[in-house]
Amino acid sequence: MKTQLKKGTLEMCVLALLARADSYAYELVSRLADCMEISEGTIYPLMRRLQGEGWVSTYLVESPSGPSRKYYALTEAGHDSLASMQTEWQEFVAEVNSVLVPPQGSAAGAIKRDNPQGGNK
Amino acid sequence: MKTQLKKGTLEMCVLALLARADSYAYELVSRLADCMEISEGTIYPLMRRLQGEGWVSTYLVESPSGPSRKYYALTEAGHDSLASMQTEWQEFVAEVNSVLVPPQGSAAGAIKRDNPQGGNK
DNA sequence: CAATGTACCTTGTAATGCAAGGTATCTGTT
DNA sequence: AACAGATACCTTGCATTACAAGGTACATTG
Repeated sequence: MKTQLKKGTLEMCVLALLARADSYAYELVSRLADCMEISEGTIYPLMRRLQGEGWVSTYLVESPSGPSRKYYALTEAGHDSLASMQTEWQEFVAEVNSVLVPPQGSAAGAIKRDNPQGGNK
Repeated sequence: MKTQLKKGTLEMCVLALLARADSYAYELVSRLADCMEISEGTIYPLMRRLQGEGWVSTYLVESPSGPSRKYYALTEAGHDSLASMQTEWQEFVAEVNSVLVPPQGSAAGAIKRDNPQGGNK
């Protein structure tokens, strides 16, 4: 189920990380691994999408020990989109939470079970 | 983007609504419309999935003015799954929020922008 | 009868995760 | 030199789950 939860959030998370510091894709994978995971098969098409939207720009930097690194930087439009996405996310979370049942402890006497007629199919 | 955010949450939201009161599918659509939307094309395959998992049971009730209604009730396993999903959801929300940048007002001086080398591709 | 509302349902499509496969560049070892 | 390992990039096929659109069936009303 976690995979489905992630859908719709990873673009925003990547933009948020880039708002803190420019990164190359491979590094983003490890930076995100601290709290949630994104696979390499996901990050590259995702970065291509973000670039296609004009939310990130890129530049190449020689690596100290390996192939060059393609860094991504947030554009002004990227900042705007991130802010917009975060607002949408917070609203979405509030919506979902308004549907959920309170935790077990406090729900014992508060939940009203109702059914139009007893019995099963 | 909202559509993608919903993925992974609708099953849980439906289970949560059923925890409050049994419902038929068409009614669930309108009950959920209060805070988020789920289309009819979604609800029926979703209910079939929940039933396949043994999380809901069904029974038929004559409608006062129309075709019969197929009510869904949460099973014990459904209750357990709902609790488990809600825990996962809360953890997921915390994970995402830990990645996001604070709101604009307080972030003005706290965000440290870092890039390994200036310039664009 | 037709129109409308209710209730059920399926199907094709779009989008976005993941796993697995691949290429290229550097460093170290044999 | 060749090879192995790490780094960094990338693509492709697949699975999953939303949505829109299409459809059927039942009751009521005009």
